[in-house]
Amino acid sequence: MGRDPHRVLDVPPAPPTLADVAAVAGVSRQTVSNALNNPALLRSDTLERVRAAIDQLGYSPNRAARNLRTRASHLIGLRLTPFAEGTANATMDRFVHSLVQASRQAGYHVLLFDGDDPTDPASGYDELVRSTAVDAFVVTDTYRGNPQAAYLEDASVPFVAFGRPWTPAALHPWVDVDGAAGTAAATSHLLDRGHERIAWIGWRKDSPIGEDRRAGWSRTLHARGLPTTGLASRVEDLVTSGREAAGVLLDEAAPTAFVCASDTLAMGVLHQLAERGLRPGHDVAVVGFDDSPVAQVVPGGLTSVRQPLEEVAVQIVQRLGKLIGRRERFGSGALLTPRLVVRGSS
Amino acid sequence: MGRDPHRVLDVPPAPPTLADVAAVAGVSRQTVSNALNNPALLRSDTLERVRAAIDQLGYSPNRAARNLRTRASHLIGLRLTPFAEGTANATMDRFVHSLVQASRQAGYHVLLFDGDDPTDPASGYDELVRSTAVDAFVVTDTYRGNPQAAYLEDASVPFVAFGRPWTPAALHPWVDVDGAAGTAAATSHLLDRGHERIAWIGWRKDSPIGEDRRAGWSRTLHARGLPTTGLASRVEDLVTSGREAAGVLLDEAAPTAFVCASDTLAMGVLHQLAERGLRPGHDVAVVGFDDSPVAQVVPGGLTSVRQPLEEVAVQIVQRLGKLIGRRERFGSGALLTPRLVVRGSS
DNA sequence: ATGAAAGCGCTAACAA
DNA sequence: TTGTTAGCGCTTTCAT
Repeated sequence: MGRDPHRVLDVPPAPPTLADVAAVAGVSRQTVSNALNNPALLRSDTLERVRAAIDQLGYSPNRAARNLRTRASHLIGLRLTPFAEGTANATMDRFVHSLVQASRQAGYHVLLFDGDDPTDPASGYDELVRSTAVDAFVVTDTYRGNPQAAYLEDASVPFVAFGRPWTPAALHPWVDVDGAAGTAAATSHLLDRGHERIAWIGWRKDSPIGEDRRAGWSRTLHARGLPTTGLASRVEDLVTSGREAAGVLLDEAAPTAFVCASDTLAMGVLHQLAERGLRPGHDVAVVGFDDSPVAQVVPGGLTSVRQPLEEVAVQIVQRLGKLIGRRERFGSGALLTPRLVVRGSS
Repeated sequence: MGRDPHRVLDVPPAPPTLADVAAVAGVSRQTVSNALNNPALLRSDTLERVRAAIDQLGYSPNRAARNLRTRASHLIGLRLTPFAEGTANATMDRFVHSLVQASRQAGYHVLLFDGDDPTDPASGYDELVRSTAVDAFVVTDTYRGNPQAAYLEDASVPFVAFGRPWTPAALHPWVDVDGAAGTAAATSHLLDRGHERIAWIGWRKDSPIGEDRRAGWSRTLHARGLPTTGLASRVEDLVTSGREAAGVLLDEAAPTAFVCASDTLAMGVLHQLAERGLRPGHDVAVVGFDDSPVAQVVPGGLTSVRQPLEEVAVQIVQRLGKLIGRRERFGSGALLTPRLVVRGSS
């Protein structure tokens, strides 16, 4: 099996410590520490010797000890939002991937958690903060006017929001995607294709994200002197809601195209079209939002607005670095522009 | 703003320590420690006093210190597999959610990482092991005959695999889903619907998972004395591959139904049917695997085999607990049964 | 440029 | 039942 014979006793070998390395290199523990954290301080031949010893022993500094001493964990906390079945469900997965990657490059790992009590903003965060388990958080659902951000700001816990602040008074750093620019691009694209009656299916008014995305649609139509009245619908983010809304709009306003606040709603429109024997992209155009796997693999393809989540993650980690390193209390915002991915539905 | 006036100087308050609690409760530090870890040792009134002090100060034990002392991190490492665009992409996201939840209930958090070098099995794992950053790993892609598991077993690092061992000699604990049972259920379902020529679209022969799933299909057909010859295809896990395979099979073998190794391939079949004006569920039946969001929201709905990922996570965490707590080197396996979710495509 | 001493906050072992 | 002592492995003074 190629198993190291020294391990046959099932006693997991204690990993080498700084002292072990020091002994091998013939220097003091402190010099090894400096070789790791302040290599400039060492004479080059000493540094060389220490590095050889480190390689030879396969030494990595013990995290717990380093964390205790430096009061930092090099961990970034991310609370998972509940998994929603029956939706296109796109953003979180891609974002998590992007964040893990961006974090690694900055020397951080991502600690995932969830709240046992979703109604309590502090749930989950609380214990991690008090036990100094993470250096900072990424908060992803600020758009709900959510109390997490308020709680964290109040507790002086470093965090960066994915999403614009819910109130002008909030001063934390944030990164967000310009939803209005996305739906504006979608609407322009449809106008270019010759559509003039373009409907909107979005979320209820209490969703700032929904209102942002809707604004791009209405703004673009108004700029061309085209009507929006009677062409908009606000519903829950469910396939059936999108389906029903599309049905009502088709009956009452005869749109030739739909722009939707999510791929989930857009799939609802596709359902409605299928029921009526209308062909997406030929009889009626449809654009979704998020470029979910669903949009990518549905027959014909669903045109969709794709958020630059990789870039979002990079910018978030940048801000995290400033917050943690220089102990800055406040930070800047960044609004990134999404991109329209055109497929068969338009 | 409701901000605590004591914090206006921007000096984040140092969290209370064991000593602080001890002082407030009028006991020694050790007694506080016992109140936390061995409450049975304390007289009930002392315990009461200590708990009151803990609540009053909002104390949580410092993780780094506890980790250093106990040589445990209460962290479970999970390496993210690269995000595959253009596929149904279902399992990982749901599994991560389930694992986070199951872990929390066992007092663990999930640390996410990715390898900077995907070709190196140790990449990412290596440093986490040596720095004792995690107590154990969950390895998710053992089916590739993957070297991670071999590396970890060789290094005596505790881990549980989601997936059966790649070799009989492997003795690590594992949890897996009985893919053959899933495709057998799918095939039986199609037989019940009156289909007799049922085709298979799966992965290349070097994928044990693919072969497992394929076995359920062929076994079920053979049991009914029905043919499989010329009805099977092995391709890449891509929508276009599924589409092409379905085209060839329809032309050459005239199946009335398809069972697929993934929702991605099943979507490919739906593409092919759409191109030919065939209606899924009426003219030709299709069953996918994974019950991805795509299967749930595609117009008409895609019948699919759903893995019990919540249960997988629970069982994995159970085994993790044994491994970590009692330092057992080896563990048991568990094979869970998936469930067929019937939708419009069949 | 290198080394010695101290201590981060906690818990295991032992003493009282 | 409670308190005392020691030390986990590291980095931050400070001295050399």
